[in-house]
Amino acid sequence: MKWDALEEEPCSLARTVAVIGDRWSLLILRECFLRVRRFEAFQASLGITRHLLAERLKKLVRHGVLRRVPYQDSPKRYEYILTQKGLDLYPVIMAIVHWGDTHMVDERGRPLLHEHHGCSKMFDPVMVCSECGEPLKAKEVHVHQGPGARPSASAKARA
Amino acid sequence: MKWDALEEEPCSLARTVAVIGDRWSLLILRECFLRVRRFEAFQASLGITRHLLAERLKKLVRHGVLRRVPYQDSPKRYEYILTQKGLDLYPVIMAIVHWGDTHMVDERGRPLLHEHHGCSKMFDPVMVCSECGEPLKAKEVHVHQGPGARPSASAKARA
DNA sequence: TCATAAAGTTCTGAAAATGAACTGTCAAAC
DNA sequence: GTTTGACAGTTCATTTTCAGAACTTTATGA
Repeated sequence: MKWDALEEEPCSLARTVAVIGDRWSLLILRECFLRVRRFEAFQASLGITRHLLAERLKKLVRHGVLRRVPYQDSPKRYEYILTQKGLDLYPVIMAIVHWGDTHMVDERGRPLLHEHHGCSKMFDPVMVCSECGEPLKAKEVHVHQGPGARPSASAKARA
Repeated sequence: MKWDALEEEPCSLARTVAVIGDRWSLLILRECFLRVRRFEAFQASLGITRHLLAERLKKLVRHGVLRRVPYQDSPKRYEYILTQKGLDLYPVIMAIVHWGDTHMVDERGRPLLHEHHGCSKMFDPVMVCSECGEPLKAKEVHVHQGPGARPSASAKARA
């Protein structure tokens, strides 16, 4: 499969993965949410090669996840800021972090704790149903075809 | 950076990314949550090369995300089932799908809809604070060092 | 005039992914 | 009793991507 083809698939996971589904992109986004904005700062904190960093930043800008904003003239310099589309990735990042906190910590415990302004407590992120507010479990969810579905493989086989 | 080093980093995101942070792993997990279990079925629905599929399945088993379970003798055949650790990835998958539903759909709309058994409504997943139940926003969360934190780069520079 | 900084770009060798064919074990069909 | 086919992989040559290091450009300050 060519990876550009992922964007065309009738699957919201595949399309998202086309944008952020590689290791460096996710690590770059982590830094963005920790308020890193500049090329040198990304490079120093991640140890990514400058070549790949430049490429990934371009790609995230192209997809509207980051915006490239000048912060000085002469010489012209830019920093990278999360757009609303990028900020909307927060649940993805937090879900990943929470799984790591649950299943991947060593004996010393969590590297980071999260405090919620609203209630000023340390919290975990919980994924709930928008309609009833109950925590979601995989086994309690049914999947239906939506308007953007394409004929399934089995339907194709029948045709 | 060597990718094995990611597992050692004092960062729950990096450690999770070391396990599921590549495109094929995420797509394989999507299929798992859609109840695909067998080698040939993964291969047919994803179009992944058999070589990579074998490798990724091994890796997910090694990390305890999937279990390799025999479903017949003679010839011995195995299928791949989500462990509890794997089922716990559901919020990650749903967060990714929801971002795609929000930002990556074409004019025809969502490929899939999700129905919650509990309330039998079509829903969106929402990430809330475990303590107060409010939806989480990136700007309303403060990060603190936890017990598993390691000296920051700036602390290292001072030393 | 030289050193330093930021934000990249260029180049070469190493690692990983792709594509296609091949292997081994067994059951069922001919 | 030989052949066919299903399943779950493995092997190998080719292509693509990544890593590591050096280099470029624009400008400031010593």
